[in-house]
Amino acid sequence: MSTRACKPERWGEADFARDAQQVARSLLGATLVRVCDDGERLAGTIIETEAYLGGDDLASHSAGGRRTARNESMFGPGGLAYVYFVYGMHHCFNVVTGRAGEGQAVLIRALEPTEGIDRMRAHRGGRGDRELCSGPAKLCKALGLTRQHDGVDLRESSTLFVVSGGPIADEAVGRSARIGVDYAGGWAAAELRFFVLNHPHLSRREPVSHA
DNA sequence: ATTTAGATCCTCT
DNA sequence: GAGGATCTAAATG
Repeated sequence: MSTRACKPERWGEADFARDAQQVARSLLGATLVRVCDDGERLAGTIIETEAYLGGDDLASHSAGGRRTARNESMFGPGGLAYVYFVYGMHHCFNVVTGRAGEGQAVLIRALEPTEGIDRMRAHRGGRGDRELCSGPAKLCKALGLTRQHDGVDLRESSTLFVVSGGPIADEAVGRSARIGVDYAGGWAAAELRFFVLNHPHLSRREPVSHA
């Protein structure tokens, strides 16, 4: 409580326009806010992200610049939401980054719930706090994010946006390969996953490291 | 604690 | 027709 590094400010144009890797790192410590139809605020601190590059990143839905109805918003300007549906039952939330046409985005993989926890718990079948948002599909369920939110402009929307927080020091940040992209050839090993070290709400417990 | 399989359906080839 | 940027419950050591 002694340190309040920067006053909370809404993320705008310039923040989202950076490349996916910078945004993925900078989002750690920021807050994702979703305002429900009845006005209740659901929010959490972002603690785990993954950068998906444009161009030839084979792990990315935008690989090879192939635009489809599904990934169209990924080719929009930085600041749009990209929400997709997978495995016949799950949604995942991304923040589009860079400039229009590049196809870069950052997947939000885990949050530490901070507001509207009771509502989140209801959405998640009454699970414990560490199970609410500790995974990309879990947090979508907890916040009520669906395909309906695909393409929403986080720079202007009053119901879905990002507020600055942190910052998280470099010493507290870990990196690893992205999860679940083994099919992506050489890109599977790229360390494009960013997370807050030793955080209890991560999607996976990190291995105990020792000197 | 770790591993395995099943759920389930939209999207693209 | 095939295959997911996943999660959960159930089985197993």
